[in-house]
Amino acid sequence: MQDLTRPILDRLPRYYHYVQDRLERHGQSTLSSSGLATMLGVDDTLVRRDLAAIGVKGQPKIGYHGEDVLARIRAVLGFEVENHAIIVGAGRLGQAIAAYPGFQSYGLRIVGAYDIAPDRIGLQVGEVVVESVDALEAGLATQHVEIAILTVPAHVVDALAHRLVDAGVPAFWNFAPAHLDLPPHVTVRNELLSVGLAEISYRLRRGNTPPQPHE
Amino acid sequence: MQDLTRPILDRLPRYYHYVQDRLERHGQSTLSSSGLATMLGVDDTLVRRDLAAIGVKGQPKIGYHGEDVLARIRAVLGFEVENHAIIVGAGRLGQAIAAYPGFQSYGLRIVGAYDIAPDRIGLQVGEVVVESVDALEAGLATQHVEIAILTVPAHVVDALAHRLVDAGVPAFWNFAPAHLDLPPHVTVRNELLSVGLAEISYRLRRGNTPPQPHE
DNA sequence: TAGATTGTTAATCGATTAACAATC
DNA sequence: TAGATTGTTAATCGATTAACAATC
Repeated sequence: MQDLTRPILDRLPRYYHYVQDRLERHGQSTLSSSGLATMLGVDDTLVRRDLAAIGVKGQPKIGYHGEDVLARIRAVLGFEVENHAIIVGAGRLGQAIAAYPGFQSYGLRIVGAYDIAPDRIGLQVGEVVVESVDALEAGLATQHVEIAILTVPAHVVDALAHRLVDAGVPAFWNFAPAHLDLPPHVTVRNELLSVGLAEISYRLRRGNTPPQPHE
Repeated sequence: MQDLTRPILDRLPRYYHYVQDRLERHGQSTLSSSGLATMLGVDDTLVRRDLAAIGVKGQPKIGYHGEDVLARIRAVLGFEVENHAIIVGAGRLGQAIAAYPGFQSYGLRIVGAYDIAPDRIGLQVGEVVVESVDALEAGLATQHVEIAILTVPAHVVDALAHRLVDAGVPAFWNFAPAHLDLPPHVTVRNELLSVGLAEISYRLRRGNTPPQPHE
């Protein structure tokens, strides 16, 4: 299969949630591309193209089997493979992400949590106990960790991330309000929640010109 | 000024954080487009184009004044105008968002919090006290609310959002793992954190082909 | 003046959509 | 057979980049 580009990677989880909902809550086992499309506000050709790209086959006159769609999305996105992650910065956001519904079933397994504040050390977060950041390297030496989820203040995230790169962590999910720029061999996703606020704030003032594709 | 498209709305907050950091932590008052570009992993022409689009003027041989850039981004995104928001679902994620660094200075003001769980009602979240969702309509009648931040379970978000639309809320920031589809006159941003996990999970398995633009 | 940088027009590239063929 | 839907090729559109002019 061809490498998937950003736009399609952005849509696949949206399809996934929608199909899951139709299947579980409405008992609808087959779906049409146009149904999916109108719900998500995209063109139905795009849906068919996306599904073809990940190897889902539909049936003319019937549509797509929901189970097929879910299975292929899970396979393509790697949800069947378990990824070990640590939370660095065990505040409310870190805890919320650790507990976000569905993440466990997407292969995310939190195997550690670290914080610098003495009053947070020892706290139970999900299945793990918060340790001191001083113990970071020692912890990483005993455990395979694929993803570091960074929920620390912006001014410490850069130094911290480089420390984790040195310790061999291959992927970073950064929620600090700062752009994290790391060597090309590591994977970084800068989540930056303020992007969402910026878009809403902008549209509110402009009378909501929504990003309806090509209209 | 022309309407800004999604891609540029996505980059502006990134520029903003970076410039703020250079200004405050490194005392660097002017910046070059190429400096910004390499840091954020985009082309320097794109940076100049973006800054021109929001009306920032640079000086040949000097670069851009950081303060100008910040001021224009704030003005364009509407950060100078206060937006009143309520949090619906006062769990960890809701609380974390209410307290996210910088949001206050971006014009976001949390004026209410609601939850259905009796043991959360009465809790202090930031400056507000959590009320029962039963009091939602009554609360909205006494207070101007522009944004509803939804941090509720996926299976209740749709009904809840329609209730809020009926009560006149014009914008929604949805963090529930479900796509929210509302009438065209309201602004919706579906945050869907699983998109981030999906991208990281995918890249980890494919040896990290990063989204370096056009390479 | 030479050099560094911004500003802008034209070219390219990639993503989306339109049109239509294929299938059940 | 007619109709509904998927699948795919070609056209379009928009975003990015390359090339270069302008400026200090």
